[in-house]
Amino acid sequence: MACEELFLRELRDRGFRMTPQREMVLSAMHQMDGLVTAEDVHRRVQKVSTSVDISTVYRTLDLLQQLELVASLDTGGGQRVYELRAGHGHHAHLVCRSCGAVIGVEMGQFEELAEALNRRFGFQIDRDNLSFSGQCLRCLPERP
Amino acid sequence: MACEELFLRELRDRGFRMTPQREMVLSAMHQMDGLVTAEDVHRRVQKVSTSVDISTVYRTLDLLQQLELVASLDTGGGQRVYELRAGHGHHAHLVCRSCGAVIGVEMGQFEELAEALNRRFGFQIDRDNLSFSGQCLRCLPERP
DNA sequence: TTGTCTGCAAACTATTTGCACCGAG
DNA sequence: CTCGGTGCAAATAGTTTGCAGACAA
Repeated sequence: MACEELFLRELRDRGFRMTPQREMVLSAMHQMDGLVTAEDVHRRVQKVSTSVDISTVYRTLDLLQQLELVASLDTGGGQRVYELRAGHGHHAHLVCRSCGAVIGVEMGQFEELAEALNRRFGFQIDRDNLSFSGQCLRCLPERP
Repeated sequence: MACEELFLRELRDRGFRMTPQREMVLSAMHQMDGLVTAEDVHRRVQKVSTSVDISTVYRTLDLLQQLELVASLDTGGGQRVYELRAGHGHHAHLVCRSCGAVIGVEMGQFEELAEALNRRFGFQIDRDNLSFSGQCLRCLPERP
């Protein structure tokens, strides 16, 4: 899997080491492929090795973020969610405040906005961490 | 002050009571007028009455949010910030992930985007809770 | 009087950290 | 062999909650 090789190379390049735990975390992310919490990852990893600690999962997810293999997102529910960045490019998230659903949206829609904010305020939006709170179709109050 | 009267009326209408603590919290918000943490409010309130507890401040800020007199925003630093909504209309926040600075931006810029997301995904952005993570001018790495 | 509100203290919860041992390179 | 990584346990920190007494209406 290209992603694992990339991981290994990036690790080596920066003087980090490859360990079974790190492989397991990356593998778990692949198996679940979507938005997951650290606890989700931990549970999945424990199916393979019960002794892996949640703190190791947190440390590894941090590492994967530094290597830009994983992005994370604060959904406001106090619990951060992580997402594999393999393949798919930048995209924003629409987070429903009622049901917690998350809709992924291609960044194209926001490029113009991002540039306008940059021009006017010198502010550079994080394209990897762009999210909007609101309500999805199902949770919107009925229109009379 | 119009805001206090509004507060009192809304409270009564919904069966809540006016208390010195609630007055003090609202007053503190006015005195500081900007983005403040629960602890900021607490400190300010304690200048008037040392015995007021931080849990009361949290409860009151929640209440003020329900009554739409106050909006809150998660800056990602683990600490929520609150803002008086008196007067100023909807606006978005640009949150610098490096220095924590917050820039307020009029919503006008986002109306088009908000409508596009609504049309395409049926998603209704929270106009009171719109924030973007990124980096401000001062924190951007120098361009070579 | 009545039932809401408060202060206090303790609980919560996601995440982080210190440390001694383990094991990848 | 070395020193980065790990599991364990404990600490953190912001926020929330249970409860008995205080007080607004």
